[in-house]
Amino acid sequence: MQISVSGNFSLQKTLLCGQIFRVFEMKNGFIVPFNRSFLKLLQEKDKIYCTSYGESVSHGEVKKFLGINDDIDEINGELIRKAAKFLQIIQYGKGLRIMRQSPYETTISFLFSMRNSIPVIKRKLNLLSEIAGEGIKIDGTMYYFFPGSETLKNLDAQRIKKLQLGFREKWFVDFVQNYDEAFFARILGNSFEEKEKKLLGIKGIGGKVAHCILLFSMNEFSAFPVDVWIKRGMYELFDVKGSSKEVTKAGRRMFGKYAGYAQEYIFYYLRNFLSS
DNA sequence: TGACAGGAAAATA
DNA sequence: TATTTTCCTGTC
Repeated sequence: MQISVSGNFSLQKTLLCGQIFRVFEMKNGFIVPFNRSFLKLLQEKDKIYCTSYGESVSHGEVKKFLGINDDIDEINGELIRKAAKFLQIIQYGKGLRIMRQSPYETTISFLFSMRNSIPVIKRKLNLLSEIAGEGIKIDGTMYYFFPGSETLKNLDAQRIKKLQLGFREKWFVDFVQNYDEAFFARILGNSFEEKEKKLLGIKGIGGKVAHCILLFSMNEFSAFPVDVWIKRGMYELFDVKGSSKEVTKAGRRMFGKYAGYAQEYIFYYLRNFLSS
């Protein structure tokens, strides 16, 4: 399958800007899980070459998954109108898009993420997929689908222990026992505040993680997750300081309906050009 | 080898 | 209500 994109889409930035954990970097291109399939993706200029393995995936689904349909000129224009500084910030992150991931998987991913580094989170998510999920062989290597709620509900304690989640384990167990994909499908149509409230009701999920889930998997582009990097960025770039909650509020107020994109641009800018 | 990492909950004040 | 402490593991 071949997808045409504008000159201002970057597969690399989209997949590596920190929003998705389970990305396998290959010599040329990437392998990324999507539902019950894996996508092998490669970008050459304004073309994305996509091969799917497992259940068939449509052209439209891939575009939606990668955020290719987003009107990026409108988004960038809006951010620059809100704060002229984005003219500069966007230059660095130019081409990244917010993906549309599965809320169920995203929630578990960010439950694992707290006080953990990206390599560790990746390893634990891959291990979970491996011990619980089914896999498929691509070019001689096994890749495992992320397990669904039916599988995770029945995961025995011994296997869960193998994940070595530490203090996160009780929250993971509580989550898989009490929530499933249908829960997210039910609240998808709710207001931002309603969804945020429902997510905060899940044990182990606070403001930062709730906003990550809203932004990366629930079509809420005004979500504004604040971690230590964003806190630093908001202070250095916009002179905003305060608690995470306060910075989230300030970011949403300052950047409006695309605050989530603003957050990703700031994050990308910081991680790549101000890291010291 | 001890501090600390892309948080949240419980305890304390 | 605001601040501090604790939580398990991996990494350097």
